[in-house]
Amino acid sequence: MPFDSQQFSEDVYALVRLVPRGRVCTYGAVAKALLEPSRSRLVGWALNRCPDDVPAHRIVNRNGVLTGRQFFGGDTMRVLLKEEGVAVKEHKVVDFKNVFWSPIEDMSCED
DNA sequence: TGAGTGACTGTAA
DNA sequence: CTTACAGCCACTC
Repeated sequence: MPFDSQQFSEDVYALVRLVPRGRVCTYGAVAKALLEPSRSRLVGWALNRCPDDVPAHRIVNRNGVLTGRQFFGGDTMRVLLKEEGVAVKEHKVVDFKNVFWSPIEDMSCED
């Protein structure tokens, strides 16, 4: 079946909603969890148009940088993470490796 | 129709 | 962790 970017976006939203509070995830981890590791860019593209019920502020790039903060406006993204217990320095997650959450880990019993 | 753009990543050093 | 290079693909003009 052909690749459906619309469906891909829906899958991205569904998976991002699974990210636990106080944790963050990366575009690549999401893409990999959706079995599309090379389409990490589309994850960011999808989150740009995500509905309000998607915790997109929990998604950062591989360096732990809040690259999407400019789309939230002001320091909204940093504040949201802080409220969840994620320390952020300027525009980077503090001890990123420690707060990183892999969706694949949570899928161990899926399917 | 084609060049430019972007909330990116893996690998190597 | 950072920096540099190459690959990636939907969207815009």
